[in-house]
Amino acid sequence: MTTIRLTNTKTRTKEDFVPIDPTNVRMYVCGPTVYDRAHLGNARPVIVFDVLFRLLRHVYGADHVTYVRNFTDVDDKINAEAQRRKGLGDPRSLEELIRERTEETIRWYHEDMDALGALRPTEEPRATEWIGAMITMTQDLIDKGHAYEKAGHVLFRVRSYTGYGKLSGRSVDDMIAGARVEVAPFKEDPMDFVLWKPSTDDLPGWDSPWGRGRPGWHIECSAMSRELLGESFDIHGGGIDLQFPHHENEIAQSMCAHPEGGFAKVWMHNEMLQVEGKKMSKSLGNFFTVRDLLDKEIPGDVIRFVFLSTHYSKPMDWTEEKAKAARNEIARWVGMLAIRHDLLDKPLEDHGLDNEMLEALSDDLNTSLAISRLMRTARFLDNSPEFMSLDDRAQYREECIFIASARLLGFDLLELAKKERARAPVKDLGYFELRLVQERITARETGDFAVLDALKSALVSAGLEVRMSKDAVELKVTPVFDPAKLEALK
RNA sequence: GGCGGGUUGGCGGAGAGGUUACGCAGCGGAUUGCAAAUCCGUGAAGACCGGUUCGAUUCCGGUACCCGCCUCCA
Repeated sequence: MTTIRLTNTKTRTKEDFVPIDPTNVRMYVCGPTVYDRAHLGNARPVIVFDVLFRLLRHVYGADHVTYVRNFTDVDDKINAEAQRRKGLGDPRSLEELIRERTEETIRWYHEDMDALGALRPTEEPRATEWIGAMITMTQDLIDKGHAYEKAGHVLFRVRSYTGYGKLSGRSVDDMIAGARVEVAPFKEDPMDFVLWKPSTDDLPGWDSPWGRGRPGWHIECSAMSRELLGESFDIHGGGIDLQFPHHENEIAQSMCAHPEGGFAKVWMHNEMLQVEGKKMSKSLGNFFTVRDLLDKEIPGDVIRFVFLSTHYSKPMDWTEEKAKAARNEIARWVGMLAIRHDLLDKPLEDHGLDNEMLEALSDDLNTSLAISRLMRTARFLDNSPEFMSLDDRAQYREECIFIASARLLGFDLLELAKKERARAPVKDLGYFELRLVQERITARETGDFAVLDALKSALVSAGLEVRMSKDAVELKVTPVFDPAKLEALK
């Protein structure tokens, strides 16, 4: 069996991954706060952990991996948006407006992440569906002396957990020296954070032993992971920005509530996204969503390709340049497969995976190296002498391996190739190919190539690629193909 | 101020203590009426300063610069 190695933020080393239970490998990843469209940075953990999900499914079996990613639908920003709509004169109740806002945001999120080729997690719990579990956990922490109630708030007593700060490599004293923590009068210690806070009448709230209120952000993930994955599970993932304080707080809550559980064994953090060398932010004017890119006709596969070209542990720079290069490479893969009808018209046979690619992926998700293996294979498949010297059966085998390997990275090349083929009016292309052959014969006889060249450039301007070799003529559809222009040439 | 990440050839981006990354661009060649595409080949690197070593871009220390987190902005 393939051994997966992962860099564990908790130990700061690359470790062999050994599941607690190989028949149920469990992973939790912090999901989005659903107040607006996902921006490009949100896509990075989604893609990174999607690849890990696929890899785990490949190694342990599709039915033996549980992947939980939450939706945070209790949040000030959601409330603010709902109140804004209310302020604009919407007659519906705040609850209805909030519900509408979160529903539509979750729908968008699914659309956008689907477009990136990300599999849906096994479970996508919403915070509002697990308030009871959060209240129970909060009460448990109070009972065990790790939390206290003050002024309608319940706060976690950070000093009561000696392991606090280990994940992010900070000491409590250092953080206080930083002196940027909010010092609320009801806190015993400046580092203490909120587990439960009171709600005003015009905000969503739930009844609790401490009055009507709502959960703090951190307790949501602790409670939901406990409910769906148990007190100990294999992998906890998220962006490096969440390492502190969110993940630190999750650990404190879960370890104090269930000391025997151990919580997540492996912690993984993806580095941040940048845009043209800068952090993406509204103030810099380089802020955009996944949907913005999709609308600009940058397909999800291209976005995925760019993301996977950089190892998850490094900052990744999104540039137009990279998107262009990714588009070309994928077009090459798809174009190469689209003309192999025998391949597209029957179910793919299982001939395994490219071992070098699998090895790269298993080595701490080296997607960059994995992609370069695929590129090398694509070159091999694309008319290289060694490939052409194989018999049909052997060629087919190699193609199956390539497609299956790309699929492990989340590229469905078969589907893309079918779409590509569907775009091409096969009969028309055959007709023009024949005409090119005939014109060339004529031109060679007369020595006048003007008519031939005119036809060729007309086809190019219709968005076709003209490939003429000594003994063959081939037309290929490019992304700018325009059927109307082709029709006009008849 | 504290903590973390980065710095590789023209560009993007990996691995490995000594032996080709890979891709794009460039250059040369094959093919072609020309071109495109494809194929074959090829030059080019390791921020800086020390240390360890027979040997470091790869390990250790320091410096510089860039980025992020510490503020419920992923």
